[in-house]
Amino acid sequence: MTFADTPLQMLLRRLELIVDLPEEDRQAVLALPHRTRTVEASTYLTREGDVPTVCGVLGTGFAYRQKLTGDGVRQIVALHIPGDALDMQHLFLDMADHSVQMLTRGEVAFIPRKDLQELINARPLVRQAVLSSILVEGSIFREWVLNVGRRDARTRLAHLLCEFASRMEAQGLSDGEGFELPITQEQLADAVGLTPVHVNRTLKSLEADGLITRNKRNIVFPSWERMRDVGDFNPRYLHLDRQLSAQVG
Amino acid sequence: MTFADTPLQMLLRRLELIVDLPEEDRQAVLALPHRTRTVEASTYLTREGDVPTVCGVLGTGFAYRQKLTGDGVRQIVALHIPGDALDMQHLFLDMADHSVQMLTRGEVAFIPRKDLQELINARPLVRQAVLSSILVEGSIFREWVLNVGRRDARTRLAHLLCEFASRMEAQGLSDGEGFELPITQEQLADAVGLTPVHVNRTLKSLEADGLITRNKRNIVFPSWERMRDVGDFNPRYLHLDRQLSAQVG
DNA sequence: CGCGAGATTGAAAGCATTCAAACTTTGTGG
DNA sequence: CCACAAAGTTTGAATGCTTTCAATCTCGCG
Repeated sequence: MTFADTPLQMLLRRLELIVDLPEEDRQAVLALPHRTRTVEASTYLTREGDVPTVCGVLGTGFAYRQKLTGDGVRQIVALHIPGDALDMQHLFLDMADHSVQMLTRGEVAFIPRKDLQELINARPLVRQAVLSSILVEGSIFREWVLNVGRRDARTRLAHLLCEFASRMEAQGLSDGEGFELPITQEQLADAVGLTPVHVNRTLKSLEADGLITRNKRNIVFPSWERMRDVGDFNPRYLHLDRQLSAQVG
Repeated sequence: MTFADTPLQMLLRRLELIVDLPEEDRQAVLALPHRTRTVEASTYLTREGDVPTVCGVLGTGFAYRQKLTGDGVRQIVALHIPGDALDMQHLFLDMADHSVQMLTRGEVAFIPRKDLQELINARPLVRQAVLSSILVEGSIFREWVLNVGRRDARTRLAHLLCEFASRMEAQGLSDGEGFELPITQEQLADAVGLTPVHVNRTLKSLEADGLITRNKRNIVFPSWERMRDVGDFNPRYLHLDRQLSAQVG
């Protein structure tokens, strides 16, 4: 289905979830200079301290962003799915404040930052779409602060799973029959601010309660409603509904 | 000193920390339609679920953003100081995903969102400055995820204090002799994801170790270096250095 | 078949929370 | 200007969620 699309097509699809673009803008997005590469799992796309020159767009596969404390403890601060722009924050900031790394093998299109800047300068609707997606990402960060700061382990994990499922579905990457979470329990632990051991126990507990079914890295929610409740999940912060009024001001 | 400035002047000062603006752009920022109000402590500027029509800019006083879990537990996700724009995320998102509330009494300029949109559409340099400040805010959120997710109580609190002090200083609101943190310990707890009781104990411990001096809500760091170390604080994520290369692409 | 990464489990320890109560400061009205 | 109420701070003791440490198990792969 979607896997035949190029990264730029995936990006375009994402932008059009936000704003309807006229044909001319669509073409301009697809015409962005770029080179596409297949990168292996755990490849670094950006390292903290780098001076960014390109913005990556994920066509297939998964990636994450991470930060480290001074003594090397890791916190994953974002998970990325196909269609996500990986470096919008580097559009106008001159030093990477965190690292971006591939979770799985995948295809990434690298767009020179200058070309992306020019595109959003030249095309107001594309700009609005890109800006909106940056703002949505900010909203997701805020929810993560809440998740990590104020929810217990079970709720926290369930919330992360709900968010992942919702985003996959919104991007058309889920058949509604569950999804694959291609992540180790250790990485999952780093994403929710827990230890791998406790993530393991919590996952088993969710499974024992019939809230999730696991098969390898594949997760199924027998009842989305129950998961939503257990995970205290309200998708509002994902802003998945179209931003209609924004288009008229 | 700075307290004679209007909110728009404070905003302009902030933007010019990021990008040098030509006189024309400066005038355009100052000419933004707005109304300025003095609002009392704990006044809501935005409530989660609101449809935003204005963007607030803090001229004096302090504010914060908060989210609630389903059972009403609060997490403060951002602290705002004079000069901060409070609602940039509402520029293109049509429903508030969190609340914004005054921490102290203060002056706020409310700018119709439409006028702000027009300004950034019309003026590339202002746009770059606003966009950069949005991206910096995103960077701060990531650091908060790390802070709340991976640092113990003492480090976490010290980190928050360091961040606050740094931002105040960058905006020219600190004399280098310490600063006022006009926040209750309960609010502080909600900002770092701890309980008020534990915040109290941790603060006392920092004080006992000579890392901070407290007098009412006034905080002094006897040694900035020691605080920086204890708080695992590296200001890189604040992107306080000028974004020079961004200006040339 | 054996290695190695990742998952799982058990037991002990610890950091932070919870519950309660006392104390201090601030603001207000008499 | 003092008294009182309300808000905020401080302290103690018990509890508990999560971590830590260690060991075992499982599965994909060379």
